Amino acid sequence: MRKNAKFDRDQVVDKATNLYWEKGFHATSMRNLQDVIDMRPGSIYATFGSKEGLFKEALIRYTEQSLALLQACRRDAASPIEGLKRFIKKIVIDSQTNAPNGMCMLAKTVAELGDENAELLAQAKQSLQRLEGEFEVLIADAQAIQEVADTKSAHELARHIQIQISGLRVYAKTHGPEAPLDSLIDDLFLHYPF
Amino acid sequence: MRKNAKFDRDQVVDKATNLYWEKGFHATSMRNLQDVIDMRPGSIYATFGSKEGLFKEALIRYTEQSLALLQACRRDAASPIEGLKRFIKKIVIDSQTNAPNGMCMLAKTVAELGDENAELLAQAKQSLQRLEGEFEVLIADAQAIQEVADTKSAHELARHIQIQISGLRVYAKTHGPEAPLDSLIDDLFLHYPF
DNA sequence: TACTACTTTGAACGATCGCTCAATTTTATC
DNA sequence: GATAAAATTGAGCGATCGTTCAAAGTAGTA
Repeated sequence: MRKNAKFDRDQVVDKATNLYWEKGFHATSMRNLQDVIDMRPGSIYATFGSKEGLFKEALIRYTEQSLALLQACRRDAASPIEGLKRFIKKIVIDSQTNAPNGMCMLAKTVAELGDENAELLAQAKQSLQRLEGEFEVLIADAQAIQEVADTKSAHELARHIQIQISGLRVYAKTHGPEAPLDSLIDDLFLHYPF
Repeated sequence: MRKNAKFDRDQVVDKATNLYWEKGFHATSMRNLQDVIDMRPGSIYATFGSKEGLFKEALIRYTEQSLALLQACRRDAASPIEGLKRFIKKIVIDSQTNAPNGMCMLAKTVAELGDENAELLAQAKQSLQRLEGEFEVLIADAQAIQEVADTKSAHELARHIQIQISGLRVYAKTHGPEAPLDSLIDDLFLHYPF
C-alpha cells in the first residue's frame, strides 16, 4: 500500500552538504540545489521542509563526517597526538584543494549567519563545541600514555587546538599555498602550551 | 554650472560598511542599504556603480579604520607590544558587543565569497595582508627597543598574531562571553613564540 | 533671472528568490 | 489486475532581487 522514496537520502544530503559548504547558506539557491541533488522542489520540501531544514541536515552530516575523519586519523596514526596532527593537516592543507571549500563549514556558518537564522547558528556552534570535546578526549588519551604532560589541562589544550585550526584555515585561504602550513602545524605540538 | 553632491560620502560609506559588516555581502540587499544610507537607487548607482562597487569601498573603509585603530592603540600604549595587545583586545573582546559583528569583516568576506566575486575577494585578502604587514612593523619596533628578542623573525611573529586573532574571533563567536578571552590574549605574548 | 550642467528621484524592468499544490506516477498490497 | 497510499512532478505563486532611466529638482554661472 505504500511507496518508498526512491532517492538515496544519504547521497542527497552529501551533495547538498558539498554545495552549501562551497557557496554558503545565502549564496546557495534552491534551484542550485535542485540541479545538484536532482530532485524537484516538491520532493525536496516534502523531505526536508525548507532551505533551512536541509541546511541543518547538512551541518549535521558535515559534523558526522568530521568526527569520522578524526577517528580514522587516530586509528591510522601511532599515537593520539599523531592522529590529531594528521587530522589537522588533512582539514587545513588537503581541503584547500580537495574540499568544496578551504574553510570549515561550521566556522563559515558561524561567520555568515545572524539572529535571523538562530537555529542554524546554534547548530553550527554546538557542532564546533562537539568537535572541541573530541579533541579534549584525544588529548586526555595522550596524557594517559604520557604523550602529553598531565600537568596541563586537556580542556585548555583542546581549546588551543580549536583556535589554531580556525586561525590556520583563514590564513590558508588568505595566503594560498605559499603559506608554510605543514611546518606551522608541526610546530603546534612542539611548543607551548604542549 | 555644476551642482555638487549633497550627501556626505564618508558618512554614507560608514553606514554601508556597518551594514555589510553585520550581514555579509549576500545577505545585504540594495533595499537594506537604501534605507540605511538614505539614498535612492539612482544616486547609489551613479556614485558607486554597483552593489560590488559599494562593498569594495566598504572593505577599504573598514581597512582604513582598522589601521587607524591600530595606530591609536600604539599611540596610547607604553610600548609597541602593549599597543598591539590593546588592539587585539579591542577587536576580539570589545567588538563582540560594540561592533556590527564580532567577526572581522575581512575574514568574514574571505570565508563568504568565491570566484564569482574575485575582485572583492582579492581586496579582502590584500587588506588582511596589509594588516599583517603593520603587525610586523610594530613587532620590529618592539625588537628595536628589546621588548621582543631580535633572534625571532618579525615576519613569522606577525603571521602568528594574525592567526591567533582569526582563531580567537571565531572562538569568541562560538562560545560567547564565557570564553576567557582576556587571559588568552595576555598569554599570547608570554609564551612561545614570543 | 535665465540658463544649463549636474544630481536626485522613484517607478518599474526582467530575473530570480523560496516555496506551494493539484495533478500525475509509482509501487506495495490484496 | 485493481486499489489506494505515498512519492514525484513542474508550472507557477507572490515577493524580492540588482539595476535602469526618463523625469524632476537643484545649484553655479552668466
